Amino acid sequence: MSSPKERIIATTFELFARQGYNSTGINQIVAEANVAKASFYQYFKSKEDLCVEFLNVRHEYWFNELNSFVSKEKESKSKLMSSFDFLIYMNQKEDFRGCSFLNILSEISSDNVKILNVIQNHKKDVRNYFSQLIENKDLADHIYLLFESSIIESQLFRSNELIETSKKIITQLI
Amino acid sequence: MSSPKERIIATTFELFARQGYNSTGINQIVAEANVAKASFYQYFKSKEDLCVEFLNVRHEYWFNELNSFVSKEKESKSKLMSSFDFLIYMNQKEDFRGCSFLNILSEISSDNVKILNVIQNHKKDVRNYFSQLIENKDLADHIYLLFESSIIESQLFRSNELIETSKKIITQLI
Amino acid sequence: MSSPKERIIATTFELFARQGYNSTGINQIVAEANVAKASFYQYFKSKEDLCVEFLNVRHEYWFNELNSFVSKEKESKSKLMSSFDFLIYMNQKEDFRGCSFLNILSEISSDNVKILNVIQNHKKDVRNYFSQLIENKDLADHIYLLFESSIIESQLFRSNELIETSKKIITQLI
Amino acid sequence: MSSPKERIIATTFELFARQGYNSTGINQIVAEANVAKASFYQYFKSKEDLCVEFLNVRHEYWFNELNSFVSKEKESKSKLMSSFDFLIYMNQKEDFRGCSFLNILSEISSDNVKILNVIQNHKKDVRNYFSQLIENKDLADHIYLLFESSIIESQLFRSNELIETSKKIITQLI
DNA sequence: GATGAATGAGCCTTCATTCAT
DNA sequence: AATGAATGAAGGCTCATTCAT
Repeated sequence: MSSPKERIIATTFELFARQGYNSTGINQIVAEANVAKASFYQYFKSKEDLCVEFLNVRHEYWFNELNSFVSKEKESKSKLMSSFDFLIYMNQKEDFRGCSFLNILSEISSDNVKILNVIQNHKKDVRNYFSQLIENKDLADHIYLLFESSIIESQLFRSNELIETSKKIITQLI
Repeated sequence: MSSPKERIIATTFELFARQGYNSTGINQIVAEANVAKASFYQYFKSKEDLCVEFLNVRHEYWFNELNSFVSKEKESKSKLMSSFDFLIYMNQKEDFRGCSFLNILSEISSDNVKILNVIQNHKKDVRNYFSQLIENKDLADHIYLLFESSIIESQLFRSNELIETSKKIITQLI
Repeated sequence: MSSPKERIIATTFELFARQGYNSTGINQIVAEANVAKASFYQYFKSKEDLCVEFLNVRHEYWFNELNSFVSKEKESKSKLMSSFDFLIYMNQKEDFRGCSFLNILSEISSDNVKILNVIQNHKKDVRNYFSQLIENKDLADHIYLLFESSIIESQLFRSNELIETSKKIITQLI
Repeated sequence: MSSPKERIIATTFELFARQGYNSTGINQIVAEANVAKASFYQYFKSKEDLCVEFLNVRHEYWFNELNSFVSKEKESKSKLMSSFDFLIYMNQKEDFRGCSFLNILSEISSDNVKILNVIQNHKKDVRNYFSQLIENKDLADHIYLLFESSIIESQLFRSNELIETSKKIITQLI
């Protein structure tokens, strides 16, 4: 069996993404990870710390999935469109739970700089991702903005409709 | 002095918007509203019910503020641009706390239909708002999507930068 | 429609018998009786007072039902046996909820003389009931004791088995 | 000093027997047991669970006391009579609080199978107890029924009169 | 390195009752 | 005669965290 820390992270990865940050208690995590309460606090100073770790793991996971998904395409423009299909793919896979980063953003207090930074860095990377696909910086930001709203609107309406709308818009833009 | 119910709603209006749903306890609400706990439950069946009431009040407040803000403009296109300036105005007024509806969306479980419906209806109205300003339906949705990401990105980065970006984009679109 | 007091009593009659004393709140009573809270306290000084009223009403109801049930029989011995069939009849009618008096006895604190007296008087009347059917005082008490245990044992096991056992015993006694 | 769990059980043992189930709050238990609220819930999933534990402890205690009490007698018939004296002994010791199992039976809702089972099993054991003392099964049940009513009637009237009556009856039966 | 035991503060909700009109 | 509004106290339960070993 894996180490306690690994089991904590694996369990947290699943629970935070599915239930959210505040709705997931340390009790549930240590119970499902089969780890002693005190062991948890040996690896994570606080729940906040665990959250940072979660976001880091999620960051890596998310970009891996994204890159893997769009790697089927060769051209930049195809990769771009495929990025929006990736959202549809994720919505199906995770039942329209939206973006873990934005969800946690809504759950923390605005002076929680530690977590805020991690979320900001993730989104900066997303923005960069589009900048690398598209030469025109303004266009890249434009698409980034459509990407972001695609995520939250599909979460809100539990539907991919506005992702498709975004795809249509982008087809005309590029 | 005002009635207990009014005080509860006023206090909730402030606290839910500032601290979020889960981070605001009934205890804090009744304490700051100077109301007995049991009085609270005479007016609201549950915290969930209070949330619905809050969202309704917030809905009305938000659209009133928006309409009042853009009423300075006469032309549709000016009203449109002014809507984005409204976001800047609100960010300053509320310290970049973002959209109460989207924030609460992130806090509830996805099977909470009661609250989900209220949030969806609010956003449908926002979408409608742009549909009434712009004849071209596709363009209206396009702008709605930019509006939504403008809200969350400015919340995330505590900056109006991407609102300005959106404004620039829209200037070119219309 | 009937008067508030009547509605309170009717509702209480149903709820106390079905749910028990402690599990039935004043709130539920006034809600189901469609009576204002303050109206309730105009007729009943306290929940305890209502309990006394309930027990009195129940007393009358129970003896009426019993006498009506056994009135089919003419002979004393037949009435006696029929009294135990009455328990079977009531168990079916009220789903083995047992004796309201003994149930409430278990719910009150032992220094609650007011309610205790009402319960004692009811049971004295039951004991008298058998004394009037049977000349032999000792035998009457004997049967009273079997009657009492018949009630609680059938409540406990949700079965009439021990009532039938009692009947068999009594057949041999008389 | 003893462990929290032991203190909880000891306190509960006293309070449930004395005040009853519904009238004893978790708050009072943890206060008198000098235990943190959360500690309580580490050992007992719910108040219902504590009730089951209480009934189990009480079951063991009660039979131990009974067997110890009647062990002074050698003959079955003497043990039988002594069992009724045990009730008198307990009434004095516990101030006519009656049977914890029957008292709790009156406090729970009839669909509470978990607790109901424990109560039923206790009483089955009591019934068995008499079956082992008396060969004649019907007579054993007869005495069991007198035993049960002896308990509740002495609780109700705060008097051992009907226990003595039962003893007299039994003397004639055996 | 790993743990089980213990905690104080707080969660949402309901209780029986009294007030002013 | 009847009411709607308001309440303090308590209900059962869960939170993230720390302690001693």
